[in-house]
Amino acid sequence: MPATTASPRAWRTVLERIESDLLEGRLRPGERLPSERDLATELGVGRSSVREALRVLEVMGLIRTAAGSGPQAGAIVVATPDGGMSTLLRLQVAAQGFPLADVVQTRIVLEDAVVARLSADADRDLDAVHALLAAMGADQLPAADFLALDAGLHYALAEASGNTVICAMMAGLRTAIESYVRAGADRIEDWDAMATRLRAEHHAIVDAIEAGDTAAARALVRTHITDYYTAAGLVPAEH
Amino acid sequence: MPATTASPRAWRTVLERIESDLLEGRLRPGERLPSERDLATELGVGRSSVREALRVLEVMGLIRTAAGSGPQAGAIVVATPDGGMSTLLRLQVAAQGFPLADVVQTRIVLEDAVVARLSADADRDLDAVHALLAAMGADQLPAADFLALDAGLHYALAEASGNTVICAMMAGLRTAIESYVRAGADRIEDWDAMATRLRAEHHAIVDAIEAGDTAAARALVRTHITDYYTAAGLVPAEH
DNA sequence: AATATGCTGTGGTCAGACCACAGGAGGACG
DNA sequence: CGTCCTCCTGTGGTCTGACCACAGCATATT
Repeated sequence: MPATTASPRAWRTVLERIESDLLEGRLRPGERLPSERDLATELGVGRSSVREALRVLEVMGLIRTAAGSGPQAGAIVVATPDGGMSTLLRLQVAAQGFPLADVVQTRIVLEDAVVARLSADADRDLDAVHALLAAMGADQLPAADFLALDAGLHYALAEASGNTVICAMMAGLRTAIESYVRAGADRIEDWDAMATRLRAEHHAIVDAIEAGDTAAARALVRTHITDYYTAAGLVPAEH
Repeated sequence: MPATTASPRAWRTVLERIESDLLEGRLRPGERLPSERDLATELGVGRSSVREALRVLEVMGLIRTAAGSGPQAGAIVVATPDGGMSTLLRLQVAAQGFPLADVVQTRIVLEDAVVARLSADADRDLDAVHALLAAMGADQLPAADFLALDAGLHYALAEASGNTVICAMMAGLRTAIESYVRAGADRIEDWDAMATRLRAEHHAIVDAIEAGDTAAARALVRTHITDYYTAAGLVPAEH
């Protein structure tokens, strides 16, 4: 008798209800969801089923939960796509649903589009990019720190392109292969030389973007990524 | 007491455990997870916490659960990225985390890459694409059916490109805006004319791919998508 | 007026209890 | 001996009730 139609899954009922509330505008970003207990009684399901649905929404980056009282407590709608995308891609890579090569290739596709768009857009704002370029110029930077800044740089480029979806996907793809990238850095014999080369390539890419040279920017970013992953032994050899 | 380090989240413990099992190869696709009760006792958490973690994995498309007994029962690792990506993108769009325009633009970027790759690849296999093209040639096809076949066609192209990540993302992007696309179809005055035009564009794209004309294929797919979304009133007007 | 106190409601977690289901083990029967 | 049937077991799915820690608010106290 709990089944409304043909779905014996109580938690799915909750998920669909919240999704429809979101879709119809009854629930907007920043607003609070009803308490778990209220949702349970209102939907005629147990509190545990409500919690399972909320957990999914939390991991997907749709809500933020906090205990206690007051306006900041409870489940609040916050659309933060990055976290959810990162978790999904990371897990899929771990479960071998996504081959590493496909992830790298997709990253190239997206970053290619990012630099193409940026180089064609006169109103671009690359302040964050330049700041990261400067930070990466520091000497004696440990590989881990360099890689973190590198991730930030590529993310900043995506952010500058203004497309939130591409931005989230880039962040997710990066996170998904983060552990492999770190391991790959250890395989590189002369890290200082690699760092110097990466710095130069970064500058060349940004220069090409600011010069409006789309073709050059695309080609540079392509080899930049491909060469590094090949050197790190993450991808056998491009077709 | 239950906190091992500094994490008061029991369900996250479960999630991390399974992810590490996946990463270390202790858990491979097709294999079964321990039963919920076993996992609970083994990790020292309650069964409900285990269930919350499993629910997340299920929605993300990592596991498939089935009650009963035998080798097919329980939670089995199945890396099916499409479902998880679709759910994530759909929810993010619903929660206004992803503007519709960004979704459409990202779809163009990915599909652009797909046709570019296909047109450059001599070993492409477009049998599924041709089958869908033929199916879409039927007369008096309702708009809903036509759109379903259209989705299948674009997905088949992505599939032919061989990149599972792009494939999953394409499917997810499509699902995310599916309801809007359906609503947009109603806004088109002369649907038959639109269908005829879409059919012609599809054939032109496939022809360009098979002719190895990358530039033409890219341009065609770009206008194909842009024009339709503009006609359906989903995107105001490309920059 | 400023501070201290307890109350209330929140999410977080656990334990236990059912249910429906699918498969296997064993016996009953031909 | 082979076939069928029944019961038993273990699974996920769900609900209920019970605690806990926490944050804010109202109240009492100073």
